[in-house]
Amino acid sequence: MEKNRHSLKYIAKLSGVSLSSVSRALDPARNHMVRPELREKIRRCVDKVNFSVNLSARRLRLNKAEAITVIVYLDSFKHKTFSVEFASPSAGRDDIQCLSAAIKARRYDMKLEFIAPDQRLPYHVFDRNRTDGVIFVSYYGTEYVDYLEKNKLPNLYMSRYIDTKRHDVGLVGLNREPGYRQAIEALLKAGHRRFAWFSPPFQTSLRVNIHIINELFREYGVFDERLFLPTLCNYYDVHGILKVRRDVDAIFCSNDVIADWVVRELRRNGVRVPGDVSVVGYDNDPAYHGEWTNNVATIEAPKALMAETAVGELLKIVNHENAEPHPHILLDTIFIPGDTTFTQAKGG
Amino acid sequence: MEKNRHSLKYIAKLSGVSLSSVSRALDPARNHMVRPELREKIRRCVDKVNFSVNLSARRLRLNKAEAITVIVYLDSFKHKTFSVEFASPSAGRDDIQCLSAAIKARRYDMKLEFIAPDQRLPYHVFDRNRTDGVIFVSYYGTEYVDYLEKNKLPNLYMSRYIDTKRHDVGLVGLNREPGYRQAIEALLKAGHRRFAWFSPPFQTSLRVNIHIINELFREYGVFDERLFLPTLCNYYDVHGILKVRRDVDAIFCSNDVIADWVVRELRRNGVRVPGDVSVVGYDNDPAYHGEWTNNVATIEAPKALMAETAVGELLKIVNHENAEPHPHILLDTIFIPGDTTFTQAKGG
DNA sequence: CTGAAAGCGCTAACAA
DNA sequence: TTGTTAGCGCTTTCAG
Repeated sequence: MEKNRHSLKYIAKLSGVSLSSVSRALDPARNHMVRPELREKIRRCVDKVNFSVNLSARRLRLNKAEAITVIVYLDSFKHKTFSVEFASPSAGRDDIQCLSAAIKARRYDMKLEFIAPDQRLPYHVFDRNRTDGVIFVSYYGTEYVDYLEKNKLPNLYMSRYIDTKRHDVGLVGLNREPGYRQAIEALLKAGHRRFAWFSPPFQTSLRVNIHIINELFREYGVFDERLFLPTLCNYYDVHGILKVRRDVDAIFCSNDVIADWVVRELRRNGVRVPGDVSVVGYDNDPAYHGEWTNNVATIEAPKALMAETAVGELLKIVNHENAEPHPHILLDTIFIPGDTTFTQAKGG
Repeated sequence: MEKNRHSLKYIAKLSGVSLSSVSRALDPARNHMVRPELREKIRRCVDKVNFSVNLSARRLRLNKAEAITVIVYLDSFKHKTFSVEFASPSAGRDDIQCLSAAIKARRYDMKLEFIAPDQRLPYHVFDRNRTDGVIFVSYYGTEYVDYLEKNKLPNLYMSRYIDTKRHDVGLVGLNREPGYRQAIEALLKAGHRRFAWFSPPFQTSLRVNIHIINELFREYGVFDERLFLPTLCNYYDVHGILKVRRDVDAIFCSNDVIADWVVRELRRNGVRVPGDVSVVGYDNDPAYHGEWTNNVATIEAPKALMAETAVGELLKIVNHENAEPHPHILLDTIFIPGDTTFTQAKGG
């Protein structure tokens, strides 16, 4: 008797109703079928014994895994042209964390798979009774897609850096332009005229940002070839550039890490930030915001929203609520003013 | 018919044996009960249709979740005395990845829970039918332990930084001394005599290393108060110290990030590494080893082994194979020579 | 060593 | 709106 505390049957007995009423009362999708008073009574019994449904039984019955597989690509940070001091300290955990939260909110499990550049996943990972769908994170390869499509396993790519033009796969990506546009307009309004761009040399992930900034700078008439510098390989390059250049009043950096270095270097050289120069980063990296940080202004990539969107879209496909098996969704970036610009938030 | 491809029943029919023989043949723990030829026949059918057992059904039947909950503490990197440039680029993902691999190897699921400093987890996370045990990662609090013990949910702390003296909880930790000892002996053998220690100021996680190094330096007669510097707050401190000090021939750093900075600063100042000075880090951080890196010598914390040990010990408790509900296991660190010392590997 | 059958806890179809 | 019941796929007796 006591061993069966944790079952619908036990709760049913406890509250004097039938097993199925309890089942209905506990499922948000079906609890409207139960009279409110009854629901309340059941709820009390459930709380009393701290009951929660047996997911294995539920999933067996529903023939659903209620699990989403998240495949994380193990980028090794080891690029000739990208020193580790420019790598975000939150990189790699942020996405996992946001996806974990989004998946949990849907009452699904997250199955995490890490995959190294040269490694192949075993196919049982994609077994229909182990997972309902797959989200690829910061991964650009398509070697699994054919298999997934053949087995009708819903899948989606989610990345802040993926090429937004690709339509061969489902995609939740980022439209970087709005945030940059807001930032440029805000800085112009604040009187800035000499705009610089700092980033490491071309990389897949950066090409898009560089391209966008290039076009926007030209559109707003602030492009200056001498100040457009996608050449920073490491800290010493930042140091060198800032020692030399004085003819700048607004610096855009390709991420918050670089922006923070720039701010610190400028201040050490007696340049006031934002008094003399404004600095804007990219990513809204938690490590550079809040107490004991420089609170750099930044362009936010809405990571939590991206994760929620990716999970939502995937589950739409899973539950056949979606006509479009390959959604193509781009979320807008937003300019987040910080303590390194004089500008005001422009809403959004 | 075709819809039931993926069941023991189907495989049984396919291979002309009974359902239970298939069940036995597929479970490594029970397949000795099946005649080898039969096993082989079954295996072929299984492979042909890419069958894998329905875990929900298995788990329902076994009344086990076959899941381990991993609770990751969200340390925010935001300490007055610890700049982000000293944070490991792999931090936070390494442990998750190793645990994921170790758990997967046991055919369990990993349930990941992130927990912020001020946040409390809902108790259904610890429900017996959702998880078989809990591993706390880099977490020192004990607010859940009472609840877990009361509900007889096996749990364990795993951390490279946890106080190895605490016996109030199960623990898989690190015995840092062996690696340091190996390193010191190797450097002494190579003729070094003036040993320095570089680290950020006292933090819980560093106190132990500082203490150990202090004692070992004294034991080996290489302690010099002027070279013992647990005062590095950021890159500029490294820069400043190295500009001034010339009377050093071996530098121990509290992690690989700092070691890498030290190596780069020394070389920029014309000091040869390891020619004039040897540098040793700590953590065997993948970001600082291999191609395009400085390949710093380091003290390895055996992360994969720690994860495997933690999972193994936890499952021993889960499966009642263990008399000791609170294991206390410390794994040895190992000195890994790199390109920043002249020493030889000492095996292990 | 192999097979038949019970039953884990749940949801949904059906009956009331 | 509520209750009864079949059966999801599996493991484990128990019988042969």
